[in-house]
Amino acid sequence: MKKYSVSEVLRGVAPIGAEVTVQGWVRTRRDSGAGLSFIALHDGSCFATLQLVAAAGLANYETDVMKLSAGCSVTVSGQVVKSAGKGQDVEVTVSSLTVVGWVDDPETYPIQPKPHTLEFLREVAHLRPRTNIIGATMRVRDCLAQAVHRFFHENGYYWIHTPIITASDAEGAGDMFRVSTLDMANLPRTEAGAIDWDQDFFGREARLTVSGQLNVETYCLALSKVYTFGPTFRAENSNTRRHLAEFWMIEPEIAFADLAADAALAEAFLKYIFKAVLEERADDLAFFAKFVDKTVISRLESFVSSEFAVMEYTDAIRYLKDAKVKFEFVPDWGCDLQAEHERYLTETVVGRPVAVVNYPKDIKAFYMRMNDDGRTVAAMDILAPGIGEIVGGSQREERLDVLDARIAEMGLNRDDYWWYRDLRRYGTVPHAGFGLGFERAVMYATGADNIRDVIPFPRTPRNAKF
RNA sequence: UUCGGCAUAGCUCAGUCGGUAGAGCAAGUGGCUGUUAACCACUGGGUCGGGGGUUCGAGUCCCUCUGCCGAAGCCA
Repeated sequence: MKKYSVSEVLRGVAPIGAEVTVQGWVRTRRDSGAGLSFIALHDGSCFATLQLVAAAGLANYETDVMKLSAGCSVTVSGQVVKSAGKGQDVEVTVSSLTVVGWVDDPETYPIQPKPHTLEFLREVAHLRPRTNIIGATMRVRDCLAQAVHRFFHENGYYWIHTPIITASDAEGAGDMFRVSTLDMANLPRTEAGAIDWDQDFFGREARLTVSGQLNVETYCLALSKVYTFGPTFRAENSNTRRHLAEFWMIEPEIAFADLAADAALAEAFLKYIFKAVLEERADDLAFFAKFVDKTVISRLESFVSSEFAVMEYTDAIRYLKDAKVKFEFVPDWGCDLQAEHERYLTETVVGRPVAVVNYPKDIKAFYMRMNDDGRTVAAMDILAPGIGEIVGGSQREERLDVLDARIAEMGLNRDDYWWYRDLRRYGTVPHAGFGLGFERAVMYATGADNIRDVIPFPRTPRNAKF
């Protein structure tokens, strides 16, 4: 008997009357009257469960079927039939049921057929994928990840695997995790008493990357259209619902391009991946809309159908100063936009996603391209209703003399950037790119309000248990 | 890291004025002729996060530690 997924049976891939085998985990069992049990089976292939109808005539009805509890794994063969009950179109009349794995001590099985708090589910991260909400989230996460690669592939971009381990001091953004094979209880010392990194694995200090951007720029200046999509690490002791110590980042980089091209790319990209979720994961989105965030579907539909606005930072500050509402932080030219400012701009001023461009140079990174006014750089943040900043990007400084001046101005060590500077010495071109925290996108698409619930195994300060 | 909140049954929670522990769900047993996170009845289930203190007596008050959550900072 051919095996089908729950999704295939429900979608009619196995037609009415077909004999099928399905395998999965029991979510609930209901017994009705003398001699009929209804089993809700899930296998992760879609949101819905498949109803199995087991009659008392089965040889192992009393010994097995009547003992099934949530979480038991089973292999079931039977016939696909039109359901005699309400609530589902098709179901499977069981001809044989084999218990593959029992749940010992059902009372302590953490995943009960009832709502759990997300905080509790984080404590059982190894079992939470069996819940509706985590299963749905991870299907959406996969859908987004596949769409990311599909978008770039269809548009001629190459996926560059930038390194996880880096010996570069130049990445800048935040505290880094150290990578070392030295014996920490007995560190080798130089004559001067410092730790002798020359004896470490790489012969120098090494850390986990906080961004693939600088590395991917090198491939951009050869393959023209490239992107990275991989894990990044921040050792910041930040404990918020929006931060992880290990998260995935998407960073495209385009050659012969300016900030406008960068913004256009971000718009096409974001619309593409969210459209994919709307088209491919309607079942999971319906669940989120019902139980997590009522606006999630309309928000995504509005996002993919609206034309993004573009707004100068200087104008944004003026809008904020003229705003009738009172902000906790007073907006002022030269200050970074606070979350409350970003929400106001995108939700109240323009009412759709907006790219805010050309920020003061003093609040942005050294590699961002200096504008002709000498006081702003070609940076952009894309703000979206309901979330605020979703993408940050910039045109990169391609002029060696200007780059060197910026490095000096910010007190950085020019020698640390020798290979980055080489890109400006040998065939430099204008180029631009942006970064998107992948989990932020998953949060936006699912309505989740804690980032720990959109990654399989969250890594946060004092938490790496699983 | 700073500020605030929380910690009681497998889960979600109640517990009044300090007087010796409760409910719903889950689990177990039985019932019900097609159920929809079924329904009905009964049963079992607790070192009240750890440590210390006040008190005749602490789930309850105080101190401390740990963990979790939220906001801020930082950022993606």
